[in-house]
Amino acid sequence: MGRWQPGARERLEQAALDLFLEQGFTETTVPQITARAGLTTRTFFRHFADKREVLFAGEELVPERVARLMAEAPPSLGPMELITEGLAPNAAKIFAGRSLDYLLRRRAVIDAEPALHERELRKFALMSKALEQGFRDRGVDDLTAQLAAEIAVTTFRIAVTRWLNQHGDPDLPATINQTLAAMRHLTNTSSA
Amino acid sequence: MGRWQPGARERLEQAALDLFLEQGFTETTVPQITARAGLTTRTFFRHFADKREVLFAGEELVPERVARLMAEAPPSLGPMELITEGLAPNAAKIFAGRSLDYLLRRRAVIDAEPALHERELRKFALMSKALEQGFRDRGVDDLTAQLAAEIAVTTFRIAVTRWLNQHGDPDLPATINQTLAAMRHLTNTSSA
DNA sequence: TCAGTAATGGCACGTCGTGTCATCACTATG
DNA sequence: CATAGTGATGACACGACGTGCCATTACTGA
Repeated sequence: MGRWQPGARERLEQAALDLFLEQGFTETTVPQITARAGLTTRTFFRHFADKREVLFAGEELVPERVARLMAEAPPSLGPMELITEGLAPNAAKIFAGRSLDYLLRRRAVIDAEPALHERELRKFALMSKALEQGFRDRGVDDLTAQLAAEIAVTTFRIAVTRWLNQHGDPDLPATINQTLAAMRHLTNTSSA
Repeated sequence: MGRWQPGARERLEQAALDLFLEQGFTETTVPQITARAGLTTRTFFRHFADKREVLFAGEELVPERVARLMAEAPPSLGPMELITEGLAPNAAKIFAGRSLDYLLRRRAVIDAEPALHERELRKFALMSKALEQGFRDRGVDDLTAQLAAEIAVTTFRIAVTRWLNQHGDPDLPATINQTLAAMRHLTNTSSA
């Protein structure tokens, strides 16, 4: 691998996040980001497919990690059991290497820009697809696999939001288990 | 209101959908759409915020309709009861005036273009926000309101997908109730 | 020393989306 | 019938986004 100044990708991510916080996502141009990172515009688009993607780098390898974790789980576990037992202890791995401060700053930027929220929803959708395939590989029927995947991702997403809103006060696994408990309570209330 | 050739918005929607099917979303330019509709490029962006929005017009008034329906429901119903009893009979109203053929063609275009999938996810997120507020207005606590809203939207989304995949064979309310039954069965399986 | 590879720089280009002003069609009022 | 007002459209310029293409630079291995 060739080397100029190492860490071009990381410099671009840092410069972009800072500028987005300083002056907003729309008001920040790609040339501004690359200038701060000491690179050129063309290089930015070699590292990230588009301007939004600079905040979601590395998430493309989440699906395979999800698939591996699900394949390693005991085959006896049903889909809801797998979520209850596996979600909390493994969820934090997604944010490995990302500080709470970084996550909070990133959250502020995404919440301020609908276009970034769109991209985030797509990332969750990809995660859901990976979970769905994992459930199917465990012998779960299509509809149940899809529902279980959506429930897992929804629980994860809501728990992360609440966790960040509380500045990480109860840790993420605890928040996930609280959210799961509320989900069980809600869906177990009798109907009509 | 001034009038030239009436139905400019509808002509643009029709021309856009046709062109997206013929040559793809990315390959279709806005000038091509407006030329087929007998208008100019600038006029397109007066009717739709961006190129994607031409496939999602009119959905911005869904939230208020959702809020009204939820306010009219008996206050005694809990959130899960409201979903079970209210989702199926009211869900079809969202597609009022849209033929099954239109929905299928629209589905094909969206499925072929990730950028359009992103926009669709955002629309569902807005629907979820409206449902969440509706639950809170009925006295439901924040977390439960959020979970119930997500469950309702997820069920609706999965049911619509299945319904369209079967070319509308069982009608939408029946498909929704089947999906809801599967959801209840999944979440009621004991854990650990 | 020289060839090969990988990341970057530089440039042209099409498309998107917006700001601005002029123009056209219709309406209301006298 | 005349005239002013209103709302939709046309026309143009412009900045930003994102891509294709080729040259250049730095590192690697023979």
